[in-house]
Amino acid sequence: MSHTLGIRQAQKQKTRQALLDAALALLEDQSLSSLGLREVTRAVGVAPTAFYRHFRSTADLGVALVEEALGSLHPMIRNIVASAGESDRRIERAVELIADHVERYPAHVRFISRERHGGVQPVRAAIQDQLALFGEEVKAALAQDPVSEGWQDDDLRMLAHLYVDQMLVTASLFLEALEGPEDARRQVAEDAIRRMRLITLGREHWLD
Amino acid sequence: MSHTLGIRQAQKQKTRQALLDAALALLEDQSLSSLGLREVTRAVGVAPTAFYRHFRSTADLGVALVEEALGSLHPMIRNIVASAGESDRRIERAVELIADHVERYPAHVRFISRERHGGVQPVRAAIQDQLALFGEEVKAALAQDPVSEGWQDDDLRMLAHLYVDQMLVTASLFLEALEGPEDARRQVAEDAIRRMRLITLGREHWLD
DNA sequence: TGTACATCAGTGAACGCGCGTTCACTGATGTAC
DNA sequence: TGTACATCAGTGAACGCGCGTTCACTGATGTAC
Repeated sequence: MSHTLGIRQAQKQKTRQALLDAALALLEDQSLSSLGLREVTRAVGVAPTAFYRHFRSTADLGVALVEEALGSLHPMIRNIVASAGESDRRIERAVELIADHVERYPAHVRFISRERHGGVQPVRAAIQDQLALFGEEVKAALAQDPVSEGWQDDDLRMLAHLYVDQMLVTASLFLEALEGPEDARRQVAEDAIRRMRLITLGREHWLD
Repeated sequence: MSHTLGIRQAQKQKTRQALLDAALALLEDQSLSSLGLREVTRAVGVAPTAFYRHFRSTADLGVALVEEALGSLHPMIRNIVASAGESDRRIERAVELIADHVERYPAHVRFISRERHGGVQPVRAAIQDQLALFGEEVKAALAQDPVSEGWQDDDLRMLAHLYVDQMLVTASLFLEALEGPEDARRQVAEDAIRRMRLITLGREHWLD
């Protein structure tokens, strides 16, 4: 008795995903705020009215994209946070993971970076909510670390947010360097590592 | 023989400024990517065609807004960079200056934060260019500081960019807290100070 | 397994509307003498 | 100072076009018996 969803529902899911994919592609060189419903359906090859079977509006579709994009980010954050080893090596590993993620999901990274401060309120709110969750998660992980012994809650929260922020900044810089020469990406990686090292140093001397 | 610009040119400047102001106001809840030319002229009370006497397109107007917005930021950066005194006091002063700037020019801050990664390429490029200049300036100032003795050029550049970035992040957080209670703004200020302290600590131990 | 009915994802025509852009214009301002 | 002509910021009508949304529909899929 396998639960294979039914032909109708499966097809519906497929169309919905096609709409999301098309929208994400169209958002490479515009903001969600100017994305048209007809534009999206045209790209997929369905009637404009089909859009309403899946989303109330492009803003609604945007919120769905937030879940998709930040959903793919979640496992990566867990990976980084859980990774063990000596400090410098951990930093290098984290930056590599970010670079890989940007290379695999450039459109997701662009979408989040663009709409984080974009013109569509519900989407902005959805992103902030997800990032706040990430922050909590990172903070909980930091609290486990012996380095954090004696830290105040506020200070841990600040550090966690700083890490999440750096991750997004770094991803955004990798994205800009994606089209350019390999050298540009190497520069971004080196700079990201430098930033992380400085933050780590500050962390180690916080309680001096 | 005072040079009073002539009635015609003065009036033209006035209309141009009115267009810029109206656009900035309209961009409170949308992205430049979806801003319409007719929308702007309607807000000012001139014919749609008058727009073309001043700008080729809304993207062109956007580039002009970048100059205006980051022009107002420039003196503030100089102030922060030039400010003297003991480290903790300097940080507090810098955060205050940022808070004041956001309170005085909220629309400018929103515009830059939104369009920095927004969907209009020429505007994005103009912002990156200006921020790169800010980075250079901060880097030059840092190089003067005795704390920077023995620092490599790459490391100075990294730190300068980190400072510029933190300034924008902090401004953006103040902006979000603008509508809320005073307590929210105080929290943002405290958090910003914490971040700056951590970065300063990292800076002091960079060469250990 | 077969039949009769219900559901519902996607269709296609139609709507009113605001968009960006063109064009020839007007009339106040500027300039030359 | 006055006159005759040039400039040019802003106008207003007109255009073709694509937009979001409504509506009644179709026909494949699902369900009950």
